Amino acid sequence: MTVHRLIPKQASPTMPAESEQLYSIRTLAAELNITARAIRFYESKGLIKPKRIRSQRLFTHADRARLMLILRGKRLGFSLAEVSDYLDLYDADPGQLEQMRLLLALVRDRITLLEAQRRDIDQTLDELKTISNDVVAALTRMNATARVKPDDN
Amino acid sequence: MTVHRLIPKQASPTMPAESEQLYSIRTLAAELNITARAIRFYESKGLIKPKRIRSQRLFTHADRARLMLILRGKRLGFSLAEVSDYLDLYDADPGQLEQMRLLLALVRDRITLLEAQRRDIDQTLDELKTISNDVVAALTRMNATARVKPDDN
DNA sequence: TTACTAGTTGACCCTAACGTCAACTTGCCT
DNA sequence: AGGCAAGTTGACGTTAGGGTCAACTAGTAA
Repeated sequence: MTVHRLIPKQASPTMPAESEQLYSIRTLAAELNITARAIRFYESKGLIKPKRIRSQRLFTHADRARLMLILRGKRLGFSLAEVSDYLDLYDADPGQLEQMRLLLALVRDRITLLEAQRRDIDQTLDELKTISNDVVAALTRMNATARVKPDDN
Repeated sequence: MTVHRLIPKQASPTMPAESEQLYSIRTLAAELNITARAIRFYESKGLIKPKRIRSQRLFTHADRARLMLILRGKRLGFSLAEVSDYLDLYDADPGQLEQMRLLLALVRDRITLLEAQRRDIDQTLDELKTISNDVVAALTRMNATARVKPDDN
């Protein structure tokens, strides 16, 4: 159906230019380096809710941004369920007082967790750089025929 | 069999005190907050190779340290296979030149990867702290009966 | 009209990382 | 001798996160 033909790419005069860009599933998948299947899977899990036009998904900027958050969450080792909770933090309804308190607690938990993870990373980086330095030292000590560059770690 | 009875806890006069501490599988599991099953699983995957005494596993300091590396790797979102590669970096034989070059490349890749992950985390932390601040602001604005502490993020 | 290209929903398949028995051995305690 | 606690292997189950068809629909191009 080639969605981008049905939907004009240029801005309509009545809408702000920002909300114009719509993506087909393949396009978006390609842009984000994932498969269409993955996107459908995330939708089936309720992580995104793209618009439909006659059964076909249409992705907006917001959907794209949300997907990027999902992918970052995954890169950080979170499960989709955790990412889902995380996304809820973003669009929590600021209506109820109790809900806000809960939200705050969740956000703070998550912050604590990520800070711990950051420490893990820093520690690992230190170790790896030590190894790297040792290896470089060993290599130069071998003063082999081909040279290694002992520049950056 | 209660291993810690078979093996005396106090230092033998012939051995350095460092290598004395031996752990049974349950003990170690409890200490590391994982299950014995997990440890056996890691062994089955070749990530650790504890000594055996009549079919029973005995874990040394080194095994324990290795396990901690495994767990940290997992916390950082690496698969066991990746962690396995990672562990190889630690005890790579510094004999062959080509092996060393390879090792160096691997280490550098891993460093690049972790630095990217660190940036992901920092960005996420920024966002979460923004949310946190917004929520705190909203809560104080509501000047509810119960007070929230807008101290740390 | 025919053919092609994108898209859709199921259904089933697959790997990783363990959990959960089950059946069996072994040392320790009484 | 009997029983418990802790260990072992092996088999099977489970959940997450998709991959891989299969069968079908709907525009579009020739």
